[in-house]
Amino acid sequence: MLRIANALEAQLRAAMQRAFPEQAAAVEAAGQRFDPQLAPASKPEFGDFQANGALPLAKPLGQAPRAIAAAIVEQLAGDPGFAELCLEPLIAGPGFINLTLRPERLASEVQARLDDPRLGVPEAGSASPVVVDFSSPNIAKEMHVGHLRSTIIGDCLARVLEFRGHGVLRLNHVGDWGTQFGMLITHLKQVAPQALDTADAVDLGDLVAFYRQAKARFDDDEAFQTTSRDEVVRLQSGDPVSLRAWGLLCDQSRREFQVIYDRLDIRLQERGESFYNPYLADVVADLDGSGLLVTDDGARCVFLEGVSGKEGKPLPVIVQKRDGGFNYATTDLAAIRYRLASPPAGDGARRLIYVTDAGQAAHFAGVFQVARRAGWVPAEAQLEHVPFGLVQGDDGKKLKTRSGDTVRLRDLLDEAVERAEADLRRRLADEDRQEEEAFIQHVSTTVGIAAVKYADLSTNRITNYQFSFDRMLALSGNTAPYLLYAVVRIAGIARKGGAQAVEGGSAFTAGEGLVFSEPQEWALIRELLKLDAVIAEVEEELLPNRLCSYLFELSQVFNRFYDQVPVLKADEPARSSRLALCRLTADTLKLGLGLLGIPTLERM
RNA sequence: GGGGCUGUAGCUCAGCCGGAUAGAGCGACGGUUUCCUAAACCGUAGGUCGUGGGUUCGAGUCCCGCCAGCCCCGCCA
Repeated sequence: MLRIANALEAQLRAAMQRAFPEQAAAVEAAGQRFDPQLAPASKPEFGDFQANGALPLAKPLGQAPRAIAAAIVEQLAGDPGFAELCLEPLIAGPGFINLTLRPERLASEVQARLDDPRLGVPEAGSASPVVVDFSSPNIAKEMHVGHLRSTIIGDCLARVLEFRGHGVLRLNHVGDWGTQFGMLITHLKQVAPQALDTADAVDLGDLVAFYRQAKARFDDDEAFQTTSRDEVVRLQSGDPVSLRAWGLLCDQSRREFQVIYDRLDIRLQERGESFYNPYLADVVADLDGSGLLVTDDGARCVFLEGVSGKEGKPLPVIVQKRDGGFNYATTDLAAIRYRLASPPAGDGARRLIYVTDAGQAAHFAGVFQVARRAGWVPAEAQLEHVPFGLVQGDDGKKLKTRSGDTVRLRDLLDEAVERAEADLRRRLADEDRQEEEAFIQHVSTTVGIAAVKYADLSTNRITNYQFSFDRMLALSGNTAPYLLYAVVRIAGIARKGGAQAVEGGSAFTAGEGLVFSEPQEWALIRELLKLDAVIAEVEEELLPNRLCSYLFELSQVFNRFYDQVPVLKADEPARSSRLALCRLTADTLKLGLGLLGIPTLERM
């Protein structure tokens, strides 16, 4: 309904200008325009939209706000375009103008969406790609809860942007470079040298253990620290032995990551920190050339403007360590430069989205500032850190296993699927239903993974997120199972609705004259038509929970409709019209859930 | 010490550019099944929006102070 909203806004503004020409001239002289303050109606009884623009005019015009509203409404009455869209406007409260769309307009909007694979969401062709940087686990470690949110949120944002027609580079900025590697290789040389020249000589679990040992040694053994740092320098300067060892470790981890990504149906292009190695020296040279670089205590850094640390001293971003090595800030700067640079020397992107935890906010603010001051960021480019909060357990503390370890992602997904399966089997037994084993596995997997994803996406990402299997797998409430069930109900109607195939939605005929009468039908229609605005909002604000809320509300409205209005037993033309609504609801839920990375089911 | 985020119903959370009587879900309590999957639906109860000021026609939302929790603050990422 974005198109209608835009039309209404223009009509309202024109009406305001006609009603108050002198004030309009003054406003325009100041380089501004009247703002009708058009918004969706805050309650259904107020209609479809409300315009609040009369209220702020009360003071400058010296008139009562309701009188101003009345004058605007009077002008609207003379606009045939408006009359075509809306019923008679109503003035309410202190001076709100409530607008209700003509039922036939709503019906024709529904009609238009029935044959539209994009369901009314416009395609924004964009010249330059958007980078979504997400997931980013570390080589030689297993993926754990810490990677959950970035992976799921990043994938969802990428899907939304792709659907909107943007070219999206889904980049996995894996930790495959840096001090940690020096540590690990040094340690392996001493305790398990075979791991450094033979593929899969040790399994990943062992590698993780070695990593832990290496980290422990690094933390309290100065000699080991020095050797490790030397090893990093060797690696970064291309020593063949180090490189081979590094390559083997990466391959092994990569295969392991892929298992998780396959389970989650997530597509990613790996471009780890090592990719930027050839560009690091240039970054430092470039910063030096633009006079931003300062050597402080042996380290080369850029001091930030407007950010002071201890004792009021400006905070530095260190780009080259005292030992000559580069660090993550250097890599991130190189990445920004590369992503913004024109092809073939770069990606030519104009929007960079970083999905990482909120703890890195200061780091990204610093790095973004340096990139801007270095002149690498074109005026129209957007650099966005998309932060998210911690995953917490029921106790409100960082999620851990009972023994206090970090929770591995594969274990977490396993448990979700196992619980979904146990639930399903219990229900089958209760209902005396018989199902194939393959059906049980498919439903359990789909529901379990969907529950994990949806629970994460449905809360505002900025706040910490309290992880709970019981809540996410609940069959009612704002959960994946509830939404999946709504789709299943519609699929049930389609199955019983006749011999028509379900594929392509052809079970329901689009029909010419849609006829609606029940309030539940109108409520469903109004909800269905909000999709385009919701997608636009997610694209702009990068908040997947807005899409979740919408899908949940749509499911609720549908369930009310389903409960209170017969579909298959209705007489024509209501039957076809209701079938059309069912089809559009199913398509909308499938599309929306698809954008969340969640596949739907026909039966469950 | 400096900076950031958070604080809304018993619990988990929404709340869009400042807009009408602050909304969901769960849990609690009460109801609904001859009918397309009841994994549903309907209803009731439940609030000093952390706190004190300020801005204005209007503040959960913006500004300032304070309190509480979490996170970050030079050579880890």
